[in-house]
Amino acid sequence: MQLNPKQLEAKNHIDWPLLIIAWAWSWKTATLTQRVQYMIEEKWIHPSEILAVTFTNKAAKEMRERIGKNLGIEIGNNPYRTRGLPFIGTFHGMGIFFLKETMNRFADDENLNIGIKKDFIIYDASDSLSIIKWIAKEMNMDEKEYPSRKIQSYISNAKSKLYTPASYQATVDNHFKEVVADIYVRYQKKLSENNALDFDDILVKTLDILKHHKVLEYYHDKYKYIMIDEYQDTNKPQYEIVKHLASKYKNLAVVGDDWQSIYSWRWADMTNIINFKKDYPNAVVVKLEQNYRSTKSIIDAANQVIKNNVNSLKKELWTDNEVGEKITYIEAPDDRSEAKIIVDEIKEKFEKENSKYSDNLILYRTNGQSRNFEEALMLKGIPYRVVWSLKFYDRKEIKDMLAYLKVLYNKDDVVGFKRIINVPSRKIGAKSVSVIDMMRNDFWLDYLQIIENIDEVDDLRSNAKTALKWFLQIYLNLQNASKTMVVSELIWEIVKQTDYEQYLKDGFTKEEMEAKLDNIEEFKNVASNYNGMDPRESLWLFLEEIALITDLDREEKFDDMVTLMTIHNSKGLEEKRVFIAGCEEGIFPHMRTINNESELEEERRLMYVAMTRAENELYIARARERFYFWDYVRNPESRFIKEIPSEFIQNHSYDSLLNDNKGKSFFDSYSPQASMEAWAWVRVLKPKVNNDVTVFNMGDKIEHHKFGNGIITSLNWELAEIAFPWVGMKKMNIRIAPVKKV
DNA sequence: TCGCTTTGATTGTGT
DNA sequence: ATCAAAGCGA
Repeated sequence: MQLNPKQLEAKNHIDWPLLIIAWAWSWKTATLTQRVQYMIEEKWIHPSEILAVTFTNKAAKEMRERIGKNLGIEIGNNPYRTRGLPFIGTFHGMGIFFLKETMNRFADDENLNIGIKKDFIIYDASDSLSIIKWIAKEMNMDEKEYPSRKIQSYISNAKSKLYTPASYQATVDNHFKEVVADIYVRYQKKLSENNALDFDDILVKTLDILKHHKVLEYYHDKYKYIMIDEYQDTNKPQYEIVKHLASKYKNLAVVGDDWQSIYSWRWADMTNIINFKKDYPNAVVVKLEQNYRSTKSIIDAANQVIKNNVNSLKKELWTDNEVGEKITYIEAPDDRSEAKIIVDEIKEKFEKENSKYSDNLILYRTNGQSRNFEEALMLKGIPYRVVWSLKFYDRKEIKDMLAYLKVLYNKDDVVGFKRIINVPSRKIGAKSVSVIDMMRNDFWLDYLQIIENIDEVDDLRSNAKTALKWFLQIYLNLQNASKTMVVSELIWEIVKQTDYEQYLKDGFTKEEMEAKLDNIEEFKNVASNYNGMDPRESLWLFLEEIALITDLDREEKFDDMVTLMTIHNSKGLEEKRVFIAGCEEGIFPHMRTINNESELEEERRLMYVAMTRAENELYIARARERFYFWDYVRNPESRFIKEIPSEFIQNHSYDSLLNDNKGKSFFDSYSPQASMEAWAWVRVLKPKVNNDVTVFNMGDKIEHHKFGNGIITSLNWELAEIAFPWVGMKKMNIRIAPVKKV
């Protein structure tokens, strides 16, 4: 495509710090891609001298493919080592690559103590949580008083602010932080004993190696041209990494838009982009402020919403495009009809306007909202795909396989050992594990060494020892296999050696078992990307992919399908028709943000991102009532809807459905109880049971699922007073209460 | 001491 | 609904 003057300026500006403010749909990606191509083809810069960092793997992959296509290069299965292509990856992918490379290249330099061995593995959030729970147990801590998740988040925050365990001490100003500081020390010790890095460590350690003069010098000369995308979402370690890498040549181009900063909860700091001019006073600033994608209505409405944010630079996205349709507002009676209305609309457009299914993007705030849509789409036989972030790798069978792979790659991975030592069950219980743990602490041996010498241990009975030897044999067999088999074959070998199929058969229903086997099969398919490599390298690359890439890159069955994802996932995407579902207080903005002004502003930026994903047609939907948290809630309309001036909005004509709900219903008569604290929305109980009231009489014995047995002491049609021996008198509506006669 | 049953928490976004 | 931790029996 032809670039406009601003885009040309961004493209042709190479040898100088450059800040590109690229607003939604300003053809940012095209500009960046052409910029790289221009550097290579016209400026004769060698591709290997260019380093491009993106925020997600999806974006990295897309850019690799686009640039590869433009340059006529086939992309191999190791994305970082494609000849003739720049390094294009995420900060985390780059960090791991640098760390491994540095450990090889500077192996002899004893000044360089990274505190980790070459075969390190990456711990995901749940692994790191396991470690914190492990520590908490050792310290006899009360989970209620010191929730491990909260501790995890504090530690992660500390790392993102570049506090070491030692320097964190100085920031302690309350008891909880004092405890965190203590755990932080132990946590880092365990990580290094397990030869593992968590996500934050990847960045922190990368920065650490760049502080070594020799290493920095090496990377300075290796990557002379640096490009950082989504710069508004960088955190402190990332910011420092960039600063170090660019400090010599300063051929640094950063791209971003503070309005699209939606990751502050991961400690992204958008002042990094706002202060770029201060960091690099001679930087050139290019603003790509023309939107080429959306209609005027959509742009103007999005501008109106984002204007409600106080903490933002005043600016306005504009477009030359036509005014277009108004935004359609769907007010559904409940969450299932919200999905049904949207799916009906998709179907209707498909049939009447010859629109493709793939023109539709359904966005929501939380992953849990996808279910209704999936059901409605399935019911209509419409092909769809859900872009999930975690779901697949969170499954038990996948985690089990992954744990086996991790301990095979890294025998120091105690978290992995603990997970698999008794899966499938080998009658190795908590006692055996704790004995091994003790031995490990006392004698500085690893798990395998202890099990190998288990006969020397007096504290265990002989059947426990037999079980451990059995496990050892399986491990050794697999370890042998891992020397010759690539990772996909190794997965099958694990299933075989552990008799995992039998384990699934015994412990689960037939359907569950088959689903789990299917998942393992799919897992193996992903692994088969690394067939034909050196076995150990294939194992590592697969582990790295699993650790960093969240969504499964699976073969799609259909070409034409509807896409569903969270708004966070949609950044950088576009579609002709976009539906933003669940626009209710408590959902979007999310309940956890409502009492915090800056978090609320981030939610609003999220709304801005969601709205600007749409090209021609934008739908905003809410449900009056929703099944959420395993209960029914009624949330008020999202404030973001109110912030869109009414001239931009047309109502969707589903009045008949709405009228159904307007008659006097249970909900209108029930007095809703406003909840306390942050639960600032209205919550109403909906009958899950519907008892026949006439069967109950005064004096009847009843059973309540929570309160146990009781006696009805008064009864006025539906309203009963019931005496429970343990909890006393309760008033309840006997029609909807979970009670039955006994 | 292990394994099954009950209880209690869990879901906000994701590298 | 689902899963991990705690509770309890063989």
